[in-house]
Amino acid sequence: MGKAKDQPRPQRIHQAIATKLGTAILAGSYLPGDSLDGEIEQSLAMGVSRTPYREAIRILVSKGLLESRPKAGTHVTPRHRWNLLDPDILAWMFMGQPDKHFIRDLFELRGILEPAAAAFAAERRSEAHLDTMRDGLSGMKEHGLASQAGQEADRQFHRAILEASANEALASLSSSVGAAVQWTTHFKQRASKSPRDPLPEHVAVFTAIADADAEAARSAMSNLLHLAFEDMAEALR
Amino acid sequence: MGKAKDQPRPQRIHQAIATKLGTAILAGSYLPGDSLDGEIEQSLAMGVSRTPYREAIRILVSKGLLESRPKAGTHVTPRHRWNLLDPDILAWMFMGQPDKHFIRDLFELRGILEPAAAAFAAERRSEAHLDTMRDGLSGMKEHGLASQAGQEADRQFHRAILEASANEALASLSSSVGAAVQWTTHFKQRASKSPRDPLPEHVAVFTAIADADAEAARSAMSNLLHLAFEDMAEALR
DNA sequence: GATCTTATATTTGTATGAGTATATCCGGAC
DNA sequence: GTCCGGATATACTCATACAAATATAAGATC
Repeated sequence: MGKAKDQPRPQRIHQAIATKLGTAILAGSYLPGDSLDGEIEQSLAMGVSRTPYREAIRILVSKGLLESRPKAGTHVTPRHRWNLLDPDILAWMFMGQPDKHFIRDLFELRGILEPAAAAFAAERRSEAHLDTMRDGLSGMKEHGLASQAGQEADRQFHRAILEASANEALASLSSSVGAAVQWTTHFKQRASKSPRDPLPEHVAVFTAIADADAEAARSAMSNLLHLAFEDMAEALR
Repeated sequence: MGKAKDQPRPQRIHQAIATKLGTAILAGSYLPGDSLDGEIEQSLAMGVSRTPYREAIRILVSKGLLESRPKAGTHVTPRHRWNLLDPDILAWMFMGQPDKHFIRDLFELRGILEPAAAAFAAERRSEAHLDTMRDGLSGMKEHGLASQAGQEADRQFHRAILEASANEALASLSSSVGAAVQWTTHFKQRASKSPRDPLPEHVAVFTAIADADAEAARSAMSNLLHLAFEDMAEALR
């Protein structure tokens, strides 16, 4: 058990095309209102049959990126209809050059959600949640934030807090928050060779939650985010 | 212009099936881990071809409800992987008997998001946003919250605030918040014949935003939500 | 001349059947 | 008991044909 079996499952065609088109749209290669040409041409151009191409289109439609009607064709929808917090969409965004404004927005959202989540977590967390947080912290300490493993541990810590808030609506935002966390460390690493160690703030949050002190947890998390934002700020402007 | 042409576009088969299966899953007719039987049987049983059935499955997979692999079949995923804030999923939930716990969670999320959004809106709103809010308020006053039109006006008011926060990540949660608003009034109407008029609180929020007073907007919104929660509370337990 | 109605052409949507690829399952070898 | 390998069920892809719907343009009506 615990064997990290990362067999890279062969990507299905429909998934591959959805990813390809999704990243292109989010990168701005297609603008809202633009029209993709017909299924037959597109699928032929990509060397696949219409079946998986159409399935890819359905995926993008279901995430609000496209709309398609007979005779009218398939068009990119206005940006305000995109499900920007959908996990796939965030992942696709992360593949390209992310939009600075949106990262700021996402970070602002973190600033709203996570302190509140930490407060709830302090009141509602179980022992299992605390264990997961501990695992995350030790992972961060062991691997450091320069490594993949360390960043994953960081996300695990934040995810555990959202789950410990015992609120499904909050918890389902964990992947969105995770994406924000990822970008944060990304920019932080890029901005400085020897970035400040963020472990102390994280430990402070954990301690407050373990002590079941809601207000302490809230302000500790606010502090963590404030520091993280400062680390990231210069890269963002 | 302004002609409300609501030609009810004929529902496509794939969309109909996605809705059917989606509502069934959210209603608990299929439990996590359950396996749908094969494409051929299912599509035959529904009297449609495999093409739209498969497209429906793709939609549900893209929202995290299902996963499918050759030989293994198509299974309902564990609930924590569902994109619960996806607009379609919320709509599907609303079609059945909503889960009381989740409504509480959603309302709690509103309590976190909307005061913060109101504060941002007070600092960043444009004249156009204020106009939209005014429209919403007058719509609520004119039609009352018992009518469809009045409830739509209510949602419009709250949506305008999220949009005025000038934060795309927040704005993309407007449909989720809208669903919570909808449920709120739903339960409130059900609980009492002559429910309290919520207009004063709404006006107070609007005034604070129009005055560009962020802290006043935040507390006015908190107050609004507190009152709304009280109205709804008994129906929820 | 403007507006409603009617064709028509284009594009997506659905049907069907064959064939491929992949993961699970099971049996056998070590 | 563990590991390897083939049989098998299942989703996945392909190809083609047909149906439905709708934007556009042509025509009829006022």
